[in-house]
Amino acid sequence: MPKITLPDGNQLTLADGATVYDVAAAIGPGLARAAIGGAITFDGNRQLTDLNAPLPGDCRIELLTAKDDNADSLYLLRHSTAHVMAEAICKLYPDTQLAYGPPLEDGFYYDLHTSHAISPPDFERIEAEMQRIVSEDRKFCRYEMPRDEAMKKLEAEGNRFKVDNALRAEGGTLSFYVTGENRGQDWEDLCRGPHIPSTGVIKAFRIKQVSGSYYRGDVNEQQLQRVYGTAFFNKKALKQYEQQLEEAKKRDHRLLGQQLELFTINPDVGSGLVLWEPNGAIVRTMLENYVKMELILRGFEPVFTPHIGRLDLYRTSGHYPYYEDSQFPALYETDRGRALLCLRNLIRRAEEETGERKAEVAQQVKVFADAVAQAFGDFGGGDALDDPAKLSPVVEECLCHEEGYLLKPMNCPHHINIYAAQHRSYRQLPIRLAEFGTVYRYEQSGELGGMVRVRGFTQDDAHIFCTPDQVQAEIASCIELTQQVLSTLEFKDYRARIGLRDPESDKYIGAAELWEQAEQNLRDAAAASGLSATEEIGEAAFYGPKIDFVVKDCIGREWQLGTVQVDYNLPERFKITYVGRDNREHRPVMIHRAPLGSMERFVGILIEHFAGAFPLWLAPVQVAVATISEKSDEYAQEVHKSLVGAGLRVLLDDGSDKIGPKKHRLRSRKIPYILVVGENEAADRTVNVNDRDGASLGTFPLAAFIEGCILEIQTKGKQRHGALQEA
RNA sequence: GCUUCUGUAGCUCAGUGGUAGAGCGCGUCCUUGGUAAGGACGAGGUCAUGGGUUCAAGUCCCAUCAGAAGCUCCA
Repeated sequence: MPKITLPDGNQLTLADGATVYDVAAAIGPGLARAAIGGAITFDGNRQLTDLNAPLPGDCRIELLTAKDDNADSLYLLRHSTAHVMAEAICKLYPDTQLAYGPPLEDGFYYDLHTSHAISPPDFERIEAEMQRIVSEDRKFCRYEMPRDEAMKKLEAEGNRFKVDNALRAEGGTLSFYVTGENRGQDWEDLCRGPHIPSTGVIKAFRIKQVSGSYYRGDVNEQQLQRVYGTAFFNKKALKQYEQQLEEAKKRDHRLLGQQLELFTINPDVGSGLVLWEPNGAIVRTMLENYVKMELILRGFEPVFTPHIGRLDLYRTSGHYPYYEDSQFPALYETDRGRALLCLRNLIRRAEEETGERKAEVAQQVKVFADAVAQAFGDFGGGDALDDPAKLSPVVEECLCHEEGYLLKPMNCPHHINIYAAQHRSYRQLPIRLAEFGTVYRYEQSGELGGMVRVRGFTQDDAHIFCTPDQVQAEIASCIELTQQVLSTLEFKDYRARIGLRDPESDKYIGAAELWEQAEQNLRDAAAASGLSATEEIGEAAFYGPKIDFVVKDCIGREWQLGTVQVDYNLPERFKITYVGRDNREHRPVMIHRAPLGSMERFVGILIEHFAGAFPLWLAPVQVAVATISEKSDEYAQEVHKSLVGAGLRVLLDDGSDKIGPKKHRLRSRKIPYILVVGENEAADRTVNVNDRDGASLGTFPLAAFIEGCILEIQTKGKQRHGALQEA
């Protein structure tokens, strides 16, 4: 006789074999009709279950009903809708093989393989088929099978994805869900559940998009089609969701960047290379000035370094070997170096090719290698010339000795050399070197996007060189700075992530003990700062763990902005030292940090954050003066001159439009204050102040308005002139 | 890089194999005005680029470049 505890603390005792439904029925017939599933907490584990799932014993139960504001209910609904969509697609495209279809935060997807390339015009057909299944109001029926029997069944069906899924599933039995009561006839899917009671519960759904995805996230695996959709318990909620998406898109920094003339990207210059227009440049300059001031207050020293560096520098740091493919190609100094690089690339192609092509390219390698040896001197190819696989290490080895330059992908090696330029004593530490350093990375073409993922960007970078004792305090100070900057810019909705190394992976350099030390440094500093952060394996940099500050863009994608990274490895690689109190040489610890991350990404996110309506201190144009008619031109020019004289960024609109359209246009440029100036204002030496939302803030003496602006700018919006405050 | 989609005036977008379109913006002139759009006229195009099919291509096919969504990657 299971004893049930409800969320309100009330308890029920039901007969053995009772289900979640029986709990609902025991409470009332209304709830019994409305319930679609349950969340059972048993043995300390909370689990969502089907409505007809038997109770495991004494437990706590939350009943789930068809409500669009309950994440668990939506989870069930969307998981089930994924099944309905899968059935529809299987019917329309009979060679479909399903792989994996989970619910998401705002919908669901199903990964599948079919010979038909599903594209948006197909959505309507699929949705119509789904609607048919929903109208039939078929029950979701679960059945279980012993593992052996189930595996045989799946293997007979010939879907390797489902066989894979089953192999990874735990437990002695596997469960299937039939969409309908006629097992063997109605459509079914291997699934651990749970589901809603029947398809009729789905009141609103939409297929959103389709795209490619690699099976199990592996680039070398088969590429599947991923169909995204969403579902709700009523049509209104779906409509509201779609309207929200539309609204969010209006905040997109690519759209606003163009409308507000903040930045542009032109393929003639290069994709992923941002051209800052004057308006964007003002926002960036103001941000940089602000951060520079904060850095000086915290004991950072500005430095400058060039945009390129010797290849050897990046061989030492490890960046060149690790990230060669995502860097702009190295600038080898000699023809021999360039030739060897071509040869190396040709060898790689030969290794990738298959079949007849492979032999063909191997022959080209041989001819080319011969030519290189004759033209630029023997490189030791010898009898390896016939076999690309044997030639490969020889050429790689030769290339390692060829010198050249690299567009810098990171600032740290340059800063390390500034540190190393002097003999350092422990008395000088910490040394904090800061630079708005521009770096170049050849990001994959499919990754590029607006300002947030680009190939050339400027980091608000700094490197702290300190003793092991100082590490924690320095990290804490970096966290504090990042939080301070985010708070000044009114970011409240961000999360922190501690990125740890993945012990399984071989991409990380250095000794495990140093990694553990560094990871512990970060945890301790985060704890001391009161920063709540999630730990994520595999998110570390190759040289050290880090804390990243992550925010979402207008369509919910997460982007890393600020970062704090602890690094015991690069000091080791560059063999930098300081003399300790004991008069011996010691290895300093490095902290890499950037509170904004990159100016490009940060400003991109900032545009979306403010929807282009920047606070006064950042706004490209802070005040617009608009005349009623030519009669007040002279006074308007006086006003303009006074504002400019007070250091404000001002635009004078004395065009021939009427004040209505004039104001409309200035508002659409998101200028914080629009001053309307006519004959009345000229007579009183006042300005009529309007904000960019269209509200009239009243008429003020010019001097009072200027004073208010200056206060607002100096305090970065924390304080405003009393009269302007009301808005 | 991969899958799918997209590329027409400064911007947003129509365009059925048969002479290149609209709205907004821009320019000139008229209108001298009070808070979301006064009027007239005008300028703007190698239909992303390069091939192909066709009597004929913005439209169909291929390639390249660029953009979008997702996957993968992100020092």
